[in-house]
Amino acid sequence: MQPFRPSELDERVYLAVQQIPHGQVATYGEIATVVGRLDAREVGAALGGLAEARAAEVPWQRVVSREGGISTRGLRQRELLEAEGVSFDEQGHVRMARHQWDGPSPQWAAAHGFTPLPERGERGEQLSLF
DNA sequence: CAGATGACTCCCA
DNA sequence: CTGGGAGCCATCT
Repeated sequence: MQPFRPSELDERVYLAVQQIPHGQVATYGEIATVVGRLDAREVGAALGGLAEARAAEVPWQRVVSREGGISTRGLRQRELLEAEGVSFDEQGHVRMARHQWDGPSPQWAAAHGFTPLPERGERGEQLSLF
């Protein structure tokens, strides 16, 4: 095996992930779009190679699959998320309607050369959904 | 350069 | 909901 050297692109992924607010989650696809020039799978690979030490500064647990699915390797991702207030449904998926991130602020994105997320229709967050 | 791979996503049955 | 298959893009063999 090899030590895994984070590439420039991986570093960009980590930077984007660090923008996800506490208590919210983003999908692999969202991160890929924000960073640009890579797809969801590469985001997964970047996080997969995250070293223990590094994991402390990069909130990898806030990145989930499009359906809100988590952990593929018995990592205690759910535990970490619940600790910051993220709720799950009966199926073990994150309640995306409540916690999905809206992407970086346009100012931050512009300042760092990232791409803000396209309009995601009004997710009014009326928390009313039963 | 070709082939395999993966913490993904989308579509159809 | 489950399962299979194609598409995707950077890396590694």
